[in-house]
Amino acid sequence: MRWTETFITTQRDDPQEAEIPSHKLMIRAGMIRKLASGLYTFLPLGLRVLRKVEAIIREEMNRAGALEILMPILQPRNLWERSGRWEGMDDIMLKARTHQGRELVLGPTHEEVVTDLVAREISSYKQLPKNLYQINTKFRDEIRPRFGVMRSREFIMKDAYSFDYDDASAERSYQQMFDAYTRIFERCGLNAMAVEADTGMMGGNRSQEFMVPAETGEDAIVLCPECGYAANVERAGRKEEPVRVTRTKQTIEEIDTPELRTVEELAAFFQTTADRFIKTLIYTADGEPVAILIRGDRDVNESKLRRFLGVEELELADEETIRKITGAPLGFAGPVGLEGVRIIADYSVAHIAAGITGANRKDTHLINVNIDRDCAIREYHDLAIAQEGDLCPRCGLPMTFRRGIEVGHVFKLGTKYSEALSAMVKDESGREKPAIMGCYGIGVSRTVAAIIEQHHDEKGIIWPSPVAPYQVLILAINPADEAVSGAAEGLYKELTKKGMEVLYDDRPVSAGVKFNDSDLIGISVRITVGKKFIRSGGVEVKRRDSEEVHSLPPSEVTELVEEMLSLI
RNA sequence: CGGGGCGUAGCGCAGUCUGGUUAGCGCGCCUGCUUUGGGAGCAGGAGGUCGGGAGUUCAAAUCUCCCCGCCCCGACCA
Repeated sequence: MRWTETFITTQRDDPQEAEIPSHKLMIRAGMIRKLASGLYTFLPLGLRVLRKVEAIIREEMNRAGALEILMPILQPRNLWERSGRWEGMDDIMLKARTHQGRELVLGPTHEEVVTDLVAREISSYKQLPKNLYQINTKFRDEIRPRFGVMRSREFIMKDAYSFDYDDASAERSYQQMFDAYTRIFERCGLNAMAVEADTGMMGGNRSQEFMVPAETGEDAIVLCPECGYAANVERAGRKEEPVRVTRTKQTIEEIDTPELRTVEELAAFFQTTADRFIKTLIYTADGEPVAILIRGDRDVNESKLRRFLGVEELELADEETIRKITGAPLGFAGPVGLEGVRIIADYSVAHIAAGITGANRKDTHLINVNIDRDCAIREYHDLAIAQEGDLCPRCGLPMTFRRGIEVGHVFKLGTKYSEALSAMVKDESGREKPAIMGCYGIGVSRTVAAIIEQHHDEKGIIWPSPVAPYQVLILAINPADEAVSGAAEGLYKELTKKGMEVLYDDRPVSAGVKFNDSDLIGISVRITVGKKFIRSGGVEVKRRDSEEVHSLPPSEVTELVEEMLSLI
């Protein structure tokens, strides 16, 4: 492709709206343009990369035995009512309505559609296992779209769904997808890692996310450098620290704390630190109130709590409920004498000696509280968000934190959807059983952004060759000079004939502009034809990821470029 | 939804506090000439309902009110 015949508009300045490198570079390199918040057009250069990633995904999915299909984006409301997610996913679903008033959902995901399909078409265990996938646009009404295509309202996703008849087979399907994902991200040049994850709205038994470590990632990953335990912070467990505490012998005292509600305010008032406080939070779990005790310097991990309680709906109780349970307004709840509500304590409170806590009376707190002496706590559990230095739940050594970008997520769904949507198969004995499902997603457009996050420098993108929009860039310094353009044209034709994807920068602009654009769009191999060629007959070949320049006659270029591309 | 910021030419910005000729700068764009190894030079040129509406005023990019859009943090979320 000649630069003058394609549509690559680069920008010199960072766009004002972009914050992270991939977003800035995708705009500057002319890969994407914004239509509105969270909505982007892919321009030719960006689309080429997207297609490369898709091609890798297709190859690996097909190799793993998955079958490509294409499902509708618009889905009937009825299907979502049957799965029970019409309510639960209400806030992220974009909806449409036909002239007749029929309600449709712009698919945020496709479990319902694919399970319904399988329910209709498959009836015997002999037809299983099956794994169906598609690469399609998904719609999610994100509360806050951000970072360009990293989190947008409309995005390209590869989603696969496996159906098996027994646990062993389901486990194999899961493992096959896990392995395929590992290969896909590797081929995209990504250093990705699998971490334990929360199943969230998808439900199911177990899930793992594929994370690309990046400072700009939206997720926090907890890692154990010793045993390799890795988990999303939403999921991460922790081992309790064995701490010896000295109980106070002093008795509980009531202290006036007018209008002091938060731990910070109280810590300042008592001139002490947050870890002396027993924080008492009242939640409503599927309509039932529950009191959670946690040390003042810790936060409740609501995913853990939801999982522990086995409930769907979990939110902090409203003021009225708090008043009813504690007899006090918001900010003065405490475990001493608290009755008529289930109390669950995070392990962190077990160590507090002479603690401070709410007195269940307005403007009053208690001091000298010994949790074992003064409160009747029957349930202790790990309910806290993991923090730097917490101990690994597997090996007990301190864990570290990293940030990451979630590019893929694999789930063991069990029979949640197959039961709801009657995807039943007969086993050998003729009995009907729900199919065992797994689902597997890759954010394709997000993967493109993640690749840039991991592969760029101050000048621009540095594509791994398998996903580069073109493999080779030919840069003619002064194409008006016939010797230069002749040699460049010759190379362009020769390399193209060899099957390489070549972009030929034939623009009549100054050398600096071309060099800078070349670095910006990040094509793996650059061939420069300029006055050195006129002088000495040599052209220059350089990899984007290296400073080394090879000078050689045009006749030797093809071989060197082929060799280089095989290495990048 | 709460907090903060922004909206002036395609892009990046100044001007707004303290109202006052014809709204500026850099880059980009168009024409011509000269240039061509890391964002060229000279000359000429085009391009703006200053996000929108209402108001105050002799006078509004600038002050007031309402609305819209965009970005960041939080809440939330694959």
